Amino acid sequence: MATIKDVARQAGVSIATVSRVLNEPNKVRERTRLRVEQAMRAFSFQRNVFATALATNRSETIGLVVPRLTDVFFVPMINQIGNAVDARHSYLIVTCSDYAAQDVERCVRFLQQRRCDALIVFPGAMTDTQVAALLAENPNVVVIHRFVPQYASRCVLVDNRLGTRMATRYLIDCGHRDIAVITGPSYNQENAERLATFLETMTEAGLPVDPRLVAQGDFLLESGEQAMSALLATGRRFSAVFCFSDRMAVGALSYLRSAGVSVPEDISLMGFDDMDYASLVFPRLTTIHQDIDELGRIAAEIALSLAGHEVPAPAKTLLPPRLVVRESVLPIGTRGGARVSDGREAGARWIAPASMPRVEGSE
Amino acid sequence: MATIKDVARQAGVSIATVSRVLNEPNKVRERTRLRVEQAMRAFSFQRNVFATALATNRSETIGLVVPRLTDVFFVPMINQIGNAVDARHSYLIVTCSDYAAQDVERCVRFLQQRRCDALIVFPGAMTDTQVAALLAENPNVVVIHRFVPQYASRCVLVDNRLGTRMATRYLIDCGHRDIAVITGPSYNQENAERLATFLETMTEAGLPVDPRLVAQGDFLLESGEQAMSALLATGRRFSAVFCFSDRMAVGALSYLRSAGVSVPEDISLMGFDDMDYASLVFPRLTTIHQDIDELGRIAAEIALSLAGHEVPAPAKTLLPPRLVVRESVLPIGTRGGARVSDGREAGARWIAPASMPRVEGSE
DNA sequence: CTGAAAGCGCTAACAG
DNA sequence: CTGTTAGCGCTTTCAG
Repeated sequence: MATIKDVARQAGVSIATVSRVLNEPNKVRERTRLRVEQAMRAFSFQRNVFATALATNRSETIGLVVPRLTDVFFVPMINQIGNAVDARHSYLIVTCSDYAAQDVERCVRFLQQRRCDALIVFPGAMTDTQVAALLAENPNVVVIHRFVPQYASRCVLVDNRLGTRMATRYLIDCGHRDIAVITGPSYNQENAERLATFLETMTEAGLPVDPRLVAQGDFLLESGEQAMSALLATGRRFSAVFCFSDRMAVGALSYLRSAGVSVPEDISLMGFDDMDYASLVFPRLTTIHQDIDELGRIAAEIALSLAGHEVPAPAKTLLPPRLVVRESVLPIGTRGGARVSDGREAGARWIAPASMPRVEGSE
Repeated sequence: MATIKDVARQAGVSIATVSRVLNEPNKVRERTRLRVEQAMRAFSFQRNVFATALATNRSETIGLVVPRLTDVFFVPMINQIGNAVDARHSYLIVTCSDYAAQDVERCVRFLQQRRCDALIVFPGAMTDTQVAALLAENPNVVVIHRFVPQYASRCVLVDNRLGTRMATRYLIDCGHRDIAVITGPSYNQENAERLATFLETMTEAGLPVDPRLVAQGDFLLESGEQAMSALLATGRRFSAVFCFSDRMAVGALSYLRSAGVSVPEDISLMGFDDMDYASLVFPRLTTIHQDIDELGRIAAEIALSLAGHEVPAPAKTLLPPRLVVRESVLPIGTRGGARVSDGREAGARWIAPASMPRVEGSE
């Protein structure tokens, strides 16, 4: 592969001149520039990025850490960040870390080692304290889906509490009083916020939550099936289930279908996230929409500005969620026939069958 | 950030020795090695990858080119490749190219510029000739989902023709005779193969295909809705539709639902790909499974061996597809009532409604 | 087993 | 406007 030396010789100039036409072409006389460019073409010259990075100690690269690549949740975000970075002629390196704090930290190290100009990290299971430390030690890091007051300008997230409140209120406003919930994993901070806000909102409405109606999942589809099975097994009646992720809602839906319980006639189902497939399943999922694209765009802008690019400051870093009403939640008493749930036979009817059918193809 | 110079001074050795403990630790006396390692820890030394790459002209990096990041089709593959590359202590850089040949080529250039040790590329809309040229010019490239005889060992793909044949035969064996098809975009080579094989298989079975029953889509969901609408609008009767992608099948399904046509009772639907959501929709999709994970794994192995790693040679690079029978295809005559399609009223009944409802949330 | 020294390809003062 | 030159941090002979 040709180097600037070859090009310089060919064009009859010094390597400094070649470097100039590469970096500040207007500082070189047009005639020589043309000559150099022609020589470059002749050799189909490609600048060695490692040499450049070594000399400048910059890489024109933004690093991204996500815990899971197969998660449909991250994909649109990655895409959005990629576009934004691309538009500034920078490059994106994506690493996939898993959820544990040390895995995330390993990825951060890896990216810093590659001299990324800035990093965007999704902190997985890191505690708030760990995230704060991360932000303190790495001034070029922006964090997604977590809020650390001291570094507010480097945190971008959607308003998790507000979203939870909207969903809960909607269920209550639809007349539901016995609302079950399928949560995410306990180590997850967002999940903790959601659960707290859910309980809070219920309490405000004078609706105490029966502990039997709180089932834990891990945000993934299969855990939704299992949790729903557990919920039915308690025998405690409920008319609606609030799932803290669409994936778990789909799992729950699948379980209910196999158990002969119809949604939303027998049980209403509320999701969270508004993934692509929320509108593909039947019935289509009523859920909380999070503007993941916007999230990615804003995170990328902050990162690019940290990297020294001239980028307009983002208007806000706390995005509003949106309630998307589709078909999986029904106001209570709306169902066609006489079988408006009175809760008596419910416990008996919703016993889980002995063998729980699995949905194939799920993660 | 500390350099080997700092470490060397601290440990009282030369930089060459430090370099050795980094690369061939067994060639240095244990005592000095220990001293050096301690110095490294003291500075929390991180080797500068750019300097290394510049000196060695290797990057320990595998590059990947996919046309679209948001496509659920590529995600598991990326993940799989990432794991394989990781296991060999190499790194993966993913670029997203779009489908046009020149976009793919731009990405290849980008990655070669980063001195990737090997590349895995999904050639999008490139012609077979272009792919052949790509393979000829870049001996470190492996290609996914395309076959070039001269470079067979660098092509990994699932048997597209066989998959198509299996799907078509299954529909025929179920008694369907009037089978419509929703194809992918015409520039796509795989699509061309599928269409040819479909027609071939039909002809072999003595079932001529009415041109009105061939509708073109682009593999994405919305095109499935549109194509299905077009199909119904022809007035030509058919009992089954073979969609060349699951996404289009889901789109078709959604359209049929809104048009009051039930699947599979009125029309059977066959997909292709077996995406995650094939088993999430209702009815669950009967489709052709492609082992994308395996595809990714094998591609990664070939790439790694091209990159000079010791990797077991993959057993085969042409993977077998698998027919997954679920619920969206029904043997003809199986439906409950008397309304076994006789084709008379069909044309009238399946007229598309004036306003075509859209599925939200799709790309 | 260890050190000296010459690069790898490019950038960035500094002179001219 | 252009050329000279000294690095950037690491690898890799070649001596010792």
